Amino acid sequence: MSRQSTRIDLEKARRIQMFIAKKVLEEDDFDAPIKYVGGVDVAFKSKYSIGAVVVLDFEKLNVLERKFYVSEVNVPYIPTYLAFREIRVMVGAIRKLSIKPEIFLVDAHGKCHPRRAGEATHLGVLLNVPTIGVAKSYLTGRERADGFIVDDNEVLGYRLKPNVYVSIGHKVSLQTAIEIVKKLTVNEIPEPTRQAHIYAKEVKDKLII
DNA sequence: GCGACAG
DNA sequence: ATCTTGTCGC
Repeated sequence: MSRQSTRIDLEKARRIQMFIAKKVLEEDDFDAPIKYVGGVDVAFKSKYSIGAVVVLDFEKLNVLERKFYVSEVNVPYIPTYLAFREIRVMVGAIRKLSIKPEIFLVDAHGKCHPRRAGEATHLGVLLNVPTIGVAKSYLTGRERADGFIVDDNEVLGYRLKPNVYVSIGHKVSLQTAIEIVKKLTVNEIPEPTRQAHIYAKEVKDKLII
């Protein structure tokens, strides 16, 4: 017997996200000054997902280490439940790192999520590491004239550029997260996630399936 | 019921 | 995200 997708229990997944959201620490809790920063992304090829993580020197922005982890995926993409499809390979790749970054930038929203538990937050709470969500498009909330994304009188994130949405993941304040992302930006997309994306595609293209 | 919807 | 050819521009 075969199945293309294992449908997840959305009710259960929603409860997990609500639990994750309660665990989030919205204050800076990492060693400063930051020396190493991680970037995380995921690519797909046929029925496999490739988690990729890179570690950059926070000041020089050069890549110091790169790791990947491949796994079969059966979970479909369902808006607001992205983490249940991608987080496994993200964790797999991060566990292979020898350098431990003070903080990670994740290619997805964090708190800027209907239940305040986007993938960046999910990953941070799960691994108990500081994370920042860096998404490339809109998911939820209303954009104020000053660029902040709000919902129910709560600030969820900030639109730094047309295609760069910043929100906290875990163990960092939004203000600090924005400062960090700005400092890591030389191109349109901040270096950590940009490099992670490049590496994910590199691995994907070399992958023989 | 309708529209919106990260990667 | 992935599938894809040619095409525009620095």
